[in-house]
Amino acid sequence: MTGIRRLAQHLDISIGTVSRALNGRPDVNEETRRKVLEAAAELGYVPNQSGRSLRQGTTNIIGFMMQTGTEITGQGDTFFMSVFDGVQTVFARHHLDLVALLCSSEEDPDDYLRRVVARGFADGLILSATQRHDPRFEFLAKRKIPFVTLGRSLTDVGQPWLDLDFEGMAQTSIDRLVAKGHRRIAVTRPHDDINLGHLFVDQSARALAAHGLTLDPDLVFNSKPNEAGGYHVAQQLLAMKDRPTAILLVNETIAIGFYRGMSEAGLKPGRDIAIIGRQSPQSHFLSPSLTGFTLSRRDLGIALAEALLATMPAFSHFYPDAELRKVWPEDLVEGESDAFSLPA
Amino acid sequence: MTGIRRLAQHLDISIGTVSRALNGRPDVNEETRRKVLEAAAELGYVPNQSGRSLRQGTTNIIGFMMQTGTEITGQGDTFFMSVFDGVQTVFARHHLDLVALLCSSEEDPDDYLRRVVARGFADGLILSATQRHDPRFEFLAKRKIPFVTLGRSLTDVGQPWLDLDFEGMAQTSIDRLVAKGHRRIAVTRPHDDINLGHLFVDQSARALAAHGLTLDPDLVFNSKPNEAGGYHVAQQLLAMKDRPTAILLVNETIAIGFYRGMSEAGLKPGRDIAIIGRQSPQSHFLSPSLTGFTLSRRDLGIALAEALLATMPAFSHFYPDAELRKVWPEDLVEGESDAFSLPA
DNA sequence: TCGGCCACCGTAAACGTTTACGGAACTATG
DNA sequence: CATAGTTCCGTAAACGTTTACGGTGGCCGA
Repeated sequence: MTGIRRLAQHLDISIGTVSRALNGRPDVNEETRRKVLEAAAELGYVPNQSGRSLRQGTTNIIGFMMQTGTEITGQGDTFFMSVFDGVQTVFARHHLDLVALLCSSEEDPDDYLRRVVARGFADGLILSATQRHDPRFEFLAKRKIPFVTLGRSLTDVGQPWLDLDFEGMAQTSIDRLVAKGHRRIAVTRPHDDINLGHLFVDQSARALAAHGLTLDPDLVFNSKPNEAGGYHVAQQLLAMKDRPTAILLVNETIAIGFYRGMSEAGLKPGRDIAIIGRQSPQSHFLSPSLTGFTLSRRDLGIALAEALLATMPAFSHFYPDAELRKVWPEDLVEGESDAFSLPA
Repeated sequence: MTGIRRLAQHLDISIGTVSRALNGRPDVNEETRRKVLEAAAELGYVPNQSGRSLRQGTTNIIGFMMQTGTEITGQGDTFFMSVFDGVQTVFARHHLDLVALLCSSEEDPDDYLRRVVARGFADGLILSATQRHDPRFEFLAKRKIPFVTLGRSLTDVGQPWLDLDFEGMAQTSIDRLVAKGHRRIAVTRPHDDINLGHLFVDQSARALAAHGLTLDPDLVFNSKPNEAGGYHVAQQLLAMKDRPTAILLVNETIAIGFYRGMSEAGLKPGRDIAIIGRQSPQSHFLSPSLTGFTLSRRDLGIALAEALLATMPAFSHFYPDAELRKVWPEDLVEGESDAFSLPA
């Protein structure tokens, strides 16, 4: 005798009543409910998830899909860990288990997702590293699996998304640098088809245009989002005969490599080249200090979780006015890396 | 009509036979098996995991438990991601799904594990951030849940473990520094009860003793395993009146903060203080280059997976001679951070 | 011809839940 | 008192698998 049946026998009650009592159904006497909960605690009863899943076709699991290769996510910093932390706190309130689905760099993300879905693994999904055109969106929409994405995409199936304000960052950065007299400004973008690269570069071009300037195609650098990528960009950039006077770094970690590349060439950020990047725990240990954008990763995670739950029928009533689509604001922390101005 | 029943009806065969055919049982005609597999592929049939789990009490999931707080795991680098990658490749061969269980920094790891186990979440577990005395071991052993740990512990319930060679690193480092004339050598250790700290510090003391030296308790620094921790250690160390001439850094990321702390004080690694640490993708961008230990994280992950499977009855025959307990060797990469020698 | 063995397959019972349905006891209403 | 309504509870059928068990037919040897 196991599980709920044992509990029922111990109480001399039917298993149906026990189940109703545990699940908070209204049609059970409060006195019996108390007894059931008490006995459950005493016997250490915990419902079998397989049985429950089988019956109601739901797993109580939410998956957060990330890529393990540093190539894509730039996990040289703790960005995703912090976001995950925020997501977790929300789901914990609803007894939903959050797991990280780490797609190996060797495996195709689409295939990986297909496997996960086929297994009926999760009730909902959080996707990151969204591409400009992302087949995963349509796949999930077709299967009617609730999901939310960290990052926009041209593919739009009506799902909620949250995203960093790459366009705002580009705009602010360009305005700031132009005001200091810079004319030749370089930008970086991820080496693959991650959507944020397009947003960032396109807006940079528009912002420059508003000042009567153009974005030189030679000054758009594809960079892997890690230290090595930044180092490589520095090498390319410093070898140019008509070197730019400023650069925007779209990712947290590449600044570290870029600094290294400059110092090896005897150059100093904020004196020889102006740099605007993104803050991270690591970047605090750069010298000269990095001028860069920052945001609360944990709050972002919380908002992600709420947006997802808002689209799941069983939970939507908890979050009637969750923000389903939001560009997350960023603050600029002024450092020394873009300190100098150019003579007029 | 859904699932296996639909498949059976489509083939005009009983569901029992279909199940046997799919699961590779011997008592089914090869011709019918072929037909079944064919039809399954055609109809896109994939077995329902809940049904299967309910019946055989197994989930086909392996959980890799990590802590999300940078406090413990020092996730400023990609160490765990790389290990995870290695683990994943092994499990994929057996159609086991690997998920990362990220315990929030707010939650007690023991409680978290209890929840995971109570839910019957996984068939096996991989534990990291093992403590000197780790209650999780006994808990899992009592429940007879197969697990393997990345890291030793004084708590020993017979489970397999793999670990980095902290004692070897301490020994090698001390010998190397003493040979260069250093007498006052500092060491770092995690700020909490992670076991590796004890292994590292104790062996450092023994190695020093072999040279007729003693480890000054004032030179043992507790450090959070991240950049800020390293920075803090530097501040403390540099403020001492009888400053050490060398230091061992047990973690990958703290070197970055330590370098920063030194440079702010106008000091240079490898000239004013000798440093031996651990290599990571980030540390390649330190200047002067870091002398440190390195290992193949991916291979470590592979070995972890094999050790776990070797203890699971259903898979053990695949890995008859897996290494169940192993101290993983590390290579020393010579850099400039411990370049100088002291006058005799 | 008959008994025994083997290869293959169908039947049905489990696994642990949830929940639709109906019934019993009680209360309120006329 | 009869009736309707309410509150609570028990019964049993699902959910989709796996697998023990038994049965059927064919083959072989005596």
